[in-house]
Amino acid sequence: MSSTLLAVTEPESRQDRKRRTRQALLDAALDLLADRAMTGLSLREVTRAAGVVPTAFYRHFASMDDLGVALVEQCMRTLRAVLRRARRSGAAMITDSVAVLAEQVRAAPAHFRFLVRERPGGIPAVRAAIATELRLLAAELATDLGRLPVMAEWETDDLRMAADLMVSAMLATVMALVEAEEFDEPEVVDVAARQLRLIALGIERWRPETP
Amino acid sequence: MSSTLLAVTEPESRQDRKRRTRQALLDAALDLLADRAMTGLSLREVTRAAGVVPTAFYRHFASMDDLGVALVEQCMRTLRAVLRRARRSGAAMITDSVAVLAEQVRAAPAHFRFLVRERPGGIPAVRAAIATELRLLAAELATDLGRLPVMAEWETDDLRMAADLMVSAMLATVMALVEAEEFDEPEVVDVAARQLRLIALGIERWRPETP
DNA sequence: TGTACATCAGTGAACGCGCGTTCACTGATGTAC
DNA sequence: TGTACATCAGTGAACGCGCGTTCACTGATGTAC
Repeated sequence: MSSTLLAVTEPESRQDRKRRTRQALLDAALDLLADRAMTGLSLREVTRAAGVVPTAFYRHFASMDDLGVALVEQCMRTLRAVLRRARRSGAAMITDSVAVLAEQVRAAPAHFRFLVRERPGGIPAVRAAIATELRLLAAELATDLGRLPVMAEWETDDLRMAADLMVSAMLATVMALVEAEEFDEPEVVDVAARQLRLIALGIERWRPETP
Repeated sequence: MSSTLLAVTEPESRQDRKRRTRQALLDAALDLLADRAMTGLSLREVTRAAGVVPTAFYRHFASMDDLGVALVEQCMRTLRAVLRRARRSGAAMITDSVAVLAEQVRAAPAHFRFLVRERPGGIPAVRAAIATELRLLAAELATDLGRLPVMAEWETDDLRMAADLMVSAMLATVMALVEAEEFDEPEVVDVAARQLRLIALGIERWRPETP
């Protein structure tokens, strides 16, 4: 509601409009990627779905690859939110962490599907962007793990190794969740939680190898 | 060498020729997939690379999707060879298992790249075929694990869970190996071996949860 | 506040290209007698 | 063994289509005075 009596719509600046169109292109692309990989997506399809003319695309992105990299940033923000939320709810609670993950995947499946599908996908720039982001995520997780009492004495190297394993397991779970029918989601969540528990048991017993 | 004195080349049956062309199409496709995903591969490119006219394609496959499914079978044969070889060299030796994996990936990188790239990829039929094959592979591995003394008393369900985790870790390793430059392959192998060791420690400690 | 000019997000026509698929065909291989 | 016919892997021309990208443009928004 505006503070004036007259229902005057706020004038939208040119910059605002441009931002909206850009987002419409990103949203349209993500929508179309529900059943396709980026390689099979055409510039014209995206602009058609976004409601602009093909040439307008170039006002926002240099190429489809460029749009792909922008999508990586957007989707990684969603994935990082999982870690942040899980951390806040207490990282020790494995069941809760997996529940948070499942909940976020359910809330924005397109974001997660994009990441797992394009991670090994056919577009080098997108693949590289996702790899970089996941490396950062794993490094962050390694730092978190190092703060746990049980891992306080671990070598940086081993923290990283454990974090990588957990990220691999998480991504496999995301893939399963994204493909899963609604009714077998609980099974996927249960398996993922037991896998994390198995890893946690391994961590408790871990002693660095003597060289 | 022929047993006759004259160097008569064996006449090739029509069936043999057909089989050769079919294999040429599969090989050409796999070659082109070095830097592309299946979605971005055209029928005409494949026939061009295989040295036949586009329409000849239809003598062998109903569609590119169909060729994709055939590639899954071929590449999975290579992956199953890893398990068979690792089993033969003694499954308990984690370091050996990872070495076998790395060796096979080095020997036929295109096969492994295809599997990890198309597993979450954009072609439903191919995705489904890979999912089915990997499910079989994990089931087989679960059976193997159940024969180990340390896991003899495990529930089927937990065996499956552990096998799934190991397959996830293996596929993540394959992805890393396929992307890795030659000089950092040892690092990837080392990390993978430590991850398996971590999982093995977890297995030793595992007790089924009380419901 | 009013005017003149600059900017620039989005338009619409046009281009050349590679695509998947159709069709009627060729000619070597295979089979029946 | 020889002949007549059937099969069928691979050919080559043709089609209509959607593609990415170019270009000159329009007209609303923004800026300078």
